[in-house]
Amino acid sequence: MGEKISMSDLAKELGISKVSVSKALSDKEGVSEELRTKVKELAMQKGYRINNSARSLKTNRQFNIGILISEKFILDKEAYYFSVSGEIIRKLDDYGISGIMEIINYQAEKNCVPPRVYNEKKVDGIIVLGQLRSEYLKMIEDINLPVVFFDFYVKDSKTDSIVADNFFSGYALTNLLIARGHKKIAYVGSVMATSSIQDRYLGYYKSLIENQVPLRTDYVIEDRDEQGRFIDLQLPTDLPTAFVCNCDRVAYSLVNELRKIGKKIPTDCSVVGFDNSIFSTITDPQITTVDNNIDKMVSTAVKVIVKKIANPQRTYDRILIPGTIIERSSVKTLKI
Amino acid sequence: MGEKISMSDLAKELGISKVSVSKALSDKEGVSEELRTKVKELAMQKGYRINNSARSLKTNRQFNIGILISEKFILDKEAYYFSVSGEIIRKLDDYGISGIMEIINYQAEKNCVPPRVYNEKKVDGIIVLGQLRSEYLKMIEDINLPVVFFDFYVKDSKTDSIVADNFFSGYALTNLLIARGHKKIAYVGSVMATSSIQDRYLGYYKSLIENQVPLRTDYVIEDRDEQGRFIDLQLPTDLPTAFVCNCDRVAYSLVNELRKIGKKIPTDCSVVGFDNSIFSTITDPQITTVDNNIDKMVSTAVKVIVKKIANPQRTYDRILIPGTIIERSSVKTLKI
DNA sequence: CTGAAAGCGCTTACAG
DNA sequence: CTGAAAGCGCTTACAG
Repeated sequence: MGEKISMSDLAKELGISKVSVSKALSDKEGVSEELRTKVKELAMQKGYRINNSARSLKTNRQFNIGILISEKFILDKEAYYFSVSGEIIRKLDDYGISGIMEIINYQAEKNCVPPRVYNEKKVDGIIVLGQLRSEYLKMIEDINLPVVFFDFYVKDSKTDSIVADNFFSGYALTNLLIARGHKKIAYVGSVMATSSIQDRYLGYYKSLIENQVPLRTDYVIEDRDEQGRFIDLQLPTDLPTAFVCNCDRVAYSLVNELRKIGKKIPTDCSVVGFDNSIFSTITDPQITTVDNNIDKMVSTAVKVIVKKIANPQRTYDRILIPGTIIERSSVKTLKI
Repeated sequence: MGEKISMSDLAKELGISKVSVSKALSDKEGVSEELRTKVKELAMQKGYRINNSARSLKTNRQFNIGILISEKFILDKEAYYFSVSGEIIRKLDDYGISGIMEIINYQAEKNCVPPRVYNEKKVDGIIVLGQLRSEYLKMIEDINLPVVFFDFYVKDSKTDSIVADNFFSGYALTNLLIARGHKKIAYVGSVMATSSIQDRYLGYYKSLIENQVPLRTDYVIEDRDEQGRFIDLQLPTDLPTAFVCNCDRVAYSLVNELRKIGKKIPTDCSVVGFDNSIFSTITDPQITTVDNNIDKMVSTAVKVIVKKIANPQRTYDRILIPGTIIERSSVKTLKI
């Protein structure tokens, strides 16, 4: 297994030209089906492997896609974007494409250093997993490569993005609390940190407006600092009966905080989150949350990047993927 | 940014040959330092990017490494090997190498289908993350590419592997329980499933022998089936006072099982695990476990594969990375 | 349907 | 130190 064998070698052995071998193997027209079969059989038998570099040099196609993740999103070993990138890689495989993951560290992000996959022309396109600094994103957009943003979008940008329908999910989730009789509802999340947090918040606010519940500033609770690192939660003195947390991880922290001050879930406080991540099931009781339909998001993102590589002009704008509320046992129905 | 610009273009602009440009940019000797600086400056200014395909075609070096993961290890969104591959990718970057992760699905593993990264000559070497079927591994070993096994090893194989010192850690962890007065100690894990589970078990057994505690067959509890999927745990009727679980995930399940039958941790039963994963900290009380020093394992694996690419003959055998016991609150001291 | 020729953008001896 | 020449293994017009 594994001796060096080229198209020329196959051609020589069959007494034909390497042009025919190339056409046969890449399923291009210009060879008889009979010859094609013969070539493919010999290739198989000899263990021929195409040289991707040689192919790329001619075609300018790498059959690789770059997956960019900011270091700040993978501080946890269980980081959400790790599994997302796994799903992306799996999906890309259906198209004969490999995924090259690249982690953008603080320095590179701050100094807008282009990723290696771009610097060395290793990829045909880029999927950006999660929001990075706007200067960095601007640099990425200036690159003459198809780019898709995943799980966030940027104002005024013409880059296509695939996002969960955070606004609507936030709205639906808050509606659920209100339908259960809650009025004193807080939102936990730093509204300026990411577009997801912000849109979930605005959905929450929409629900309040529609139900004529006034927005209280002390009921919007910061959960992270400017670097995106989680901070201690400051609970309002007038305790809400329900909390909409911008993610399950924070819902988990909140539940622990509430426990510390002797509150029971959902008896004293109801808590809901987003993401349907492990953090929503390891608490007792398990937390009502929103599943973002990652599978759908991933397959859409992959479809879009593949199409953009084939046709770089085409744009898709912002594609919204609807979420699904997963009801569990962290919400109490208040008698009205 | 991003117009096509080649070494020839740079050469023309400077009135020199592309040979000199190549030497200057790749830090090879054969150009004056003065010229080298001039070339590098122009390259920077023009936004020159090397064409990795062209370089590869000549040098047979891809500056890519394949990271292979079996589908069966990434069933969870929080799968351990996702973060490991993230760490590997990060480390490879220090050497100017990109990591191409490839997920081996059941079919491919069963039918021993070589990975795309090999079929298309995209990588200079391969790191296999976690044990696959022996037939598949045999196929991988037959490939004429440097290979490193990560987190497992294969009997009689000459492939280098990086493994946690599971045997010793299992021994040390069981010693700890015995030092705390325990004698009725069970092991939870399917001993035939992976080399890690087996070696941890044997360390456990060594400790029993040394302390003259008889091994009880009803105290060795299966935790997964032949496909590696977790199964329900069958607790022995004569309940042990302590359990050595082959991983934190199973320790977590066990704690839940014990709770269901009304047992308190550590009052009624002590539980210890391996891996220092999220599952060891989300339980209450937190579980005493072994940290495998993943960082050390990863940096070693990367160092080894890089060296093997430079010198394919050299072998490193099995490299053991010692673990560290993390004591938490899941072990009770019995009065003796 | 088949293939000779050119060329993608580098690097590597080799000669000066 | 510098560069002309050859060649890595493909694919793409183009001609027959």
